[in-house]
Amino acid sequence: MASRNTRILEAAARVIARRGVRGLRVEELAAEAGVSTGLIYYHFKDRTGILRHTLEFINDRAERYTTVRDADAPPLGPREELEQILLLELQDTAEVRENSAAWGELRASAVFDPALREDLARATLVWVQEVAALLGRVRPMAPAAQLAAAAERLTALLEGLSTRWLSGGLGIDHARTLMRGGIEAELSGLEAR
Amino acid sequence: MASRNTRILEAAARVIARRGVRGLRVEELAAEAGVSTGLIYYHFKDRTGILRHTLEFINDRAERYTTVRDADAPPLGPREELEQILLLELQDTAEVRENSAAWGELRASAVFDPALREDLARATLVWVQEVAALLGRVRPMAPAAQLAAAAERLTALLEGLSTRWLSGGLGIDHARTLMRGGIEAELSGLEAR
DNA sequence: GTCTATAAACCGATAGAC
DNA sequence: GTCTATCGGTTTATAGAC
Repeated sequence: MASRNTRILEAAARVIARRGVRGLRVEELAAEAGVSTGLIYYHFKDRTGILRHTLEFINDRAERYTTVRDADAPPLGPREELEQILLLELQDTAEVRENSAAWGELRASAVFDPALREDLARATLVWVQEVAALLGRVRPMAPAAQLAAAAERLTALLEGLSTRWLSGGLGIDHARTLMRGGIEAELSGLEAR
Repeated sequence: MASRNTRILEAAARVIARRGVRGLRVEELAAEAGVSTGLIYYHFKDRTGILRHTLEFINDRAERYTTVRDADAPPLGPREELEQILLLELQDTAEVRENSAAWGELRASAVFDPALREDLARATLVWVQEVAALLGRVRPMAPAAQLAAAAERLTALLEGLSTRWLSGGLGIDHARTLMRGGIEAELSGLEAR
């Protein structure tokens, strides 16, 4: 779709990852995208519109890099798929870092900006349900309510670890180890006895 | 100490909880405190000074409400103490909400402001060690490294849940239920078999 | 659709009276 | 110590040409 539009959104993700939602200046975004401020307002109406569309954009992008896999790779078991999907957000590559930083910022900004909450809630719901479904494949006997709760915790844990990683309080390897341990603990809690 | 000063800091905590660090406007703070902007600059030099003193103020306050307990209350078992300390940050009272919001803001701001990281890392370390010690009293046979990891996860989970709660994605009761379940899952993972 | 130019609002900070 | 009044820089947002 509108490739100029996409160019601005990619630039917005970079600027947010660098300066935060709080630090995003429309003029800096314009420079980063190589367009004028006027064009940005033409496309996105106002500052909040920029933010909302960027949230949607990084969300789509995360879905993409979450699902892309080698065609000839061995099929993953549910446990491996679960680990992979949760660990994908904890990688020290430019794109993942951008997505994680932008996502964390949008989440933190939503605390003070109700306009962002609806989109955020919708995206979170999809994400939680996806994880709950995978958990259900690893623990088929577990009741749905417990699966949902474990999924909410694991995604919340991921956000917490991600923020600590990005704020320099946690090395990426340690963060990944902790995430794996969290999965194990939740599966342990869901175990039939 | 200067009671007028404290009055401004209390007002600042309220404004930050409502608008965030980035959304704090000196004029709004002045109105909230019932003083003039000039007086605020007289006391705190500049906007950064306001922020620094407010964060210090909030931190002291959090320590207080974390440790104060009834003198004649029945002594808590380690498990109860663990739950209590982790659930204290998930309460819908003005003071806790203010503190949690400010803490989340501080954490989120540190992603883009290295100057904040040192204080944050120190405070986090104390917090994690406290939780690890409590976990050790519930599971005396668990190795120290596993206790430390579980403590890091539980505190990260708390931050994740807290942010979701404050951003409207999670009711406070549900957040508390999830936190309790997280404690249970971690204890389950630490169980001797 | 895109740009340039600029209006309008906002906000941090200071001066000076009391 | 405290207030009123205001300046000057910054930033969002719009008008109008192309």
